[in-house]
Amino acid sequence: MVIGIADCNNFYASCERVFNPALEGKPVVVLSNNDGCIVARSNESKALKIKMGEPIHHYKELVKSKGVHVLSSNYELYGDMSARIMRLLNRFVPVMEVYSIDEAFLDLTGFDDVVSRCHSLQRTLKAWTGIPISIGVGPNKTLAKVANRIAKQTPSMDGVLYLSELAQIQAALADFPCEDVWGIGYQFNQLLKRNNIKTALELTQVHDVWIQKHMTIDGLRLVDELRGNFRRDLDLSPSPKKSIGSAPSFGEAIPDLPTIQEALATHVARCAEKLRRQYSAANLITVFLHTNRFNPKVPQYFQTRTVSLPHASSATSELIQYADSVLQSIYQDGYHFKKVGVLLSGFVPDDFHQMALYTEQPDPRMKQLSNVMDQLNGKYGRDKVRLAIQGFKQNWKPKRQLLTKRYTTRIEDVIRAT
DNA sequence: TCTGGGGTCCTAGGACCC
DNA sequence: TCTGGGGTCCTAGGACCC
Repeated sequence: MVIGIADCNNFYASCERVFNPALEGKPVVVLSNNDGCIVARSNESKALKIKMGEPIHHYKELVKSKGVHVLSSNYELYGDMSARIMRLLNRFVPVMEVYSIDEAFLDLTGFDDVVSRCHSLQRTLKAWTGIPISIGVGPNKTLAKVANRIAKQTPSMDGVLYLSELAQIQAALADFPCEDVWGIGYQFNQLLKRNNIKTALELTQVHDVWIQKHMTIDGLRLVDELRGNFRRDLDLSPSPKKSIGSAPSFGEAIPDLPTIQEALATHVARCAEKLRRQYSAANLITVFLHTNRFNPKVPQYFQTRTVSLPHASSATSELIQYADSVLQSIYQDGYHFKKVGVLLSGFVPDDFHQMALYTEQPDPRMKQLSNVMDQLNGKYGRDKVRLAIQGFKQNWKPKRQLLTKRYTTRIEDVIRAT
């Protein structure tokens, strides 16, 4: 496989520049919703050591002295721009996965002269949308991400790098810190540091068992991809969301219930709209209520409650009503709340719930299975069967599609071996 | 003083059902 | 009466991504 990742450079900042070319060449930062944190930076801002995610007030001096342009975010604009970019990419690369607002995985398998193809894609996008992109290419998603990062850091590459040969990959990984690997965040990096694993190359040499134990099955897949194996397919059709939530903070902490109720209703309405747009209805509703966790001086209160609805719903008024009753059940007097939020989940297709599909039916495989168990017990004796099962139970978890025959064979194998 | 918001997946244990 | 089996739902916590 040949997998690319196309990634827009400094996406929000670049979008702002498209609509205001005067910002070209100047340091730009874009802020989060209520203008709290920095969520995007132009290269010039990065050069000033302005960090991602930091509150803007940390940079008061710098903003003034260096003339940094500070902008509120405009997600509608970014969404539109993103859709244009994805459509355009798709014209040149038919098999792709839209991974985030500013990234897409591209299946470049079978393309010839991958590097120059990527360069021309880059030029086309820049010319037609004004947005600069970088493209990393490798045998799988993880290595494509690695390549992309290196391409961005190395000006001579002009934003494109294809890691193809094993030797080339290993050379790149030898200089690549673990913390920059896609899927390794702060906690895993600390863990690796404690075990003296610093580069991605070193990580590829760690035993699978250790990786899976400490970093779960996701970690194992990731490490396997660093080794050059293909473990994660492109996700070609965007699946409907599994949960939809909304929980912006209040500008100021709020003590009184009616104001909180009103805010919650607004959030629920927004979620319900999203829910209907994807033709889902929710079975579960979660409400949470927080005080300001950053202010240790005020008494803290943090409550979350999930309730299941009597029937799946996507109706705004109905959902608001349920959310409100949950809110009232967790609300407590005497606190100043900074955030109230809602999360809808447990989705079913919207018209599905109207059909009476929820008749309980016993699973026929149960009967089948107990017959098999009886037969085995009769044939080998209860103790042997039990021992055999214990032997492989830990390592082998049959999934949903239980195949009784396969299961029986496994048990018999183990008995024969012991 | 001020500190984002919206998502995903995995693990593990307990209650309960067939 | 106990054991063996698969399975769901729920909760809670922990990790990650952009």
